[in-house]
Amino acid sequence: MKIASARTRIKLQKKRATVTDVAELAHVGASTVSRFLRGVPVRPKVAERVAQAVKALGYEPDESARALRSGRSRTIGLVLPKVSNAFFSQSVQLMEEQARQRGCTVILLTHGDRLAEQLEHLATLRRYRADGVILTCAPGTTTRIIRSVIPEVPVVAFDSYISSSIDSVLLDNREVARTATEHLLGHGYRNVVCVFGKPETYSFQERAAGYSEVMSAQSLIPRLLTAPSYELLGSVLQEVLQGKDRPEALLSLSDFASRSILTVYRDLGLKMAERIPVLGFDDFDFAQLVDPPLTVIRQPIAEMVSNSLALLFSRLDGSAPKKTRAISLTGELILRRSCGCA
Amino acid sequence: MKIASARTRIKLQKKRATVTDVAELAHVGASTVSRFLRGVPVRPKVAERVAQAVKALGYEPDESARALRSGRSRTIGLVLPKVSNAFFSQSVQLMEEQARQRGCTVILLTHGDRLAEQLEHLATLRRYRADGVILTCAPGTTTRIIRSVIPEVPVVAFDSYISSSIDSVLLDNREVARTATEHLLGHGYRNVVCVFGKPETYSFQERAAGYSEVMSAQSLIPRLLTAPSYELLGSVLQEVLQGKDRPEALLSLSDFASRSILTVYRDLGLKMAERIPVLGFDDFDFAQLVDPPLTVIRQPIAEMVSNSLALLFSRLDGSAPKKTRAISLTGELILRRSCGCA
DNA sequence: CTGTTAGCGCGTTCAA
DNA sequence: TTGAACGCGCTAACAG
Repeated sequence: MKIASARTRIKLQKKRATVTDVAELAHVGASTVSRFLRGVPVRPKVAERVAQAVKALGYEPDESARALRSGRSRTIGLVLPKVSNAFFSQSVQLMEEQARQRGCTVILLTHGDRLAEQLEHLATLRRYRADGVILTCAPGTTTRIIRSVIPEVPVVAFDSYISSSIDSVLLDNREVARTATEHLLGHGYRNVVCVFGKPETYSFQERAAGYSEVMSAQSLIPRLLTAPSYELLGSVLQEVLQGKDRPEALLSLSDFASRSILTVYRDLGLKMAERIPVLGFDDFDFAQLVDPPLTVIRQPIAEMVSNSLALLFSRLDGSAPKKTRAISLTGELILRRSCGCA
Repeated sequence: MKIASARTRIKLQKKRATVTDVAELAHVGASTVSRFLRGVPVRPKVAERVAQAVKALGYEPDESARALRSGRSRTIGLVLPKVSNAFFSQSVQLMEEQARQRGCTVILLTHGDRLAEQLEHLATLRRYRADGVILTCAPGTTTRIIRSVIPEVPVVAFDSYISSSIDSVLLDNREVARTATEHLLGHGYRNVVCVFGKPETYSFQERAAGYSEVMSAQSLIPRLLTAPSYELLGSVLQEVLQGKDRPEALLSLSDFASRSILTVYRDLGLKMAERIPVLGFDDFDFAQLVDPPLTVIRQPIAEMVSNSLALLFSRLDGSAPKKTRAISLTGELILRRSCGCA
């Protein structure tokens, strides 16, 4: 029975081949097969026999068994609020490609900025023995919360900041918001209003802070326009635009907010000339096709992603310095017409 | 040593708790813990003890071990060309949420329309023992190819069609393209050109076929404008728009193509009045904010996703009829100004 | 460089 | 209903 199993299985196609089957067919020990598959040197002759047996049986190693035995699942968790916007969908795409290049597959989990769901996800990743986690965290996240769920798994905060004891990669939000604000002020606008959704979001808070700093430094009063949802932001915006203290320019902190602004312009039937100048964050596909073409801060998404994974993997293979790192990358101001340029 | 292990582990935090630890602490057998966790009836008193022990130890079942033992990983694979466009990013988002609702996590893999990479991904999913696969396939995919890599895993083709022996869910591409074309002809345009990228893509072929049918039926000559890349499509388009046989209207088969068209309009400096009417596929975020607001076919993404998962899970729990199914859902024509309406 | 042994954590037999 | 024993497929630790 046992000796025949390898061949029997091929014919019956009942079960998947195992290392043992391969070992039998190649007349070697199971661990030799294992070694060969993991790239540990084996004698050339043996290697070839094993390779043939693998092909003959259509053998694929079982990652569950591997993970169980070795403790590493070759999997990383990607935990985000959502994927359906320009920034995150690009991030996800790049994360997946680069993780794969490093031999890991991605488990994707979205939490919609709900802390409880995020915790569920972290627990899920622990169950799946994820080797590491890239996390864009929900408001309210703390190191303690994370560590109580996944004590031993390396975590890198992406586009968010948790504490000095967790690695993070983000846009240099405050600084780039200062640049953006200064650019608007440079056009001569003084009544500049800062528009964004989700006031609890870390990145928005930082950007708003940068904006406020510059405004205050110029003895101008910062005005923050925020709402928790798309529709609400729209109606608040509409009021402000129709009110008496009409802004001279708008600083939009996300593609989301930019969309609200443009929607209001359209709903109000504003002609090009009547549209208040805008400078926005995120250089999404259609930023240059809307009216007027949007001047934006472009985030260095590819760099953010590769830095995040480099950081994470340096933890995984233990090559990292013990000190946690907070990498902040600078954005690029893409000048188009909406801010009043040319 | 053994008896003390449960408590020792809590203090040392060296290792994760296992069923055995929980069993010891609750003074029951390991299999009772296993049963409790999977919802198999247990005596109430015992249940409570186990529940407390689980909480006290911060126990989470190990999915690798579960998968190894039971053969089911509670994981599904999502294999797509990319995630960074409106259609796919929304699809991914919904897939993840709904898969999670059904107790599965999602392994995300992108192939960029490269057949070889797609095959790698299917092999990867087999290694991870994925319970099922949602696949938007690369050009050239056949049932045989798929089955040679993952013989025993249920596959549902999403937004693509492989053969009558693999379940699929798609837009009623041909029919909805007919509707779109007829709408344009209804405006009186006769020289209608169909624009799209990636001519090998199944959906585009179907849409183009629907377009061609309607054109031919009206004794009009179908004109297909295609290119493998964004830039190329743009330059081809530019030539055609400046040529002598200028189209009277454009049928764009994807958000991608729509973007090319609008970019060319902009690059050519065309005023609103000079812009050739367009009807496009995909109702992306900014479709109503560009100039002119885009008339589009909106795909029923949510329905497509829920149907795909329903189909897949019916295979998983064996409740499905043996016959494969091809579910085709109809799109919605969203009238805006770009087609010449109002 | 190789084969043998043991056990990762769980679910599934079987008896009781 | 419960517990003990076994083994899923693999790799780490040994001995050769």
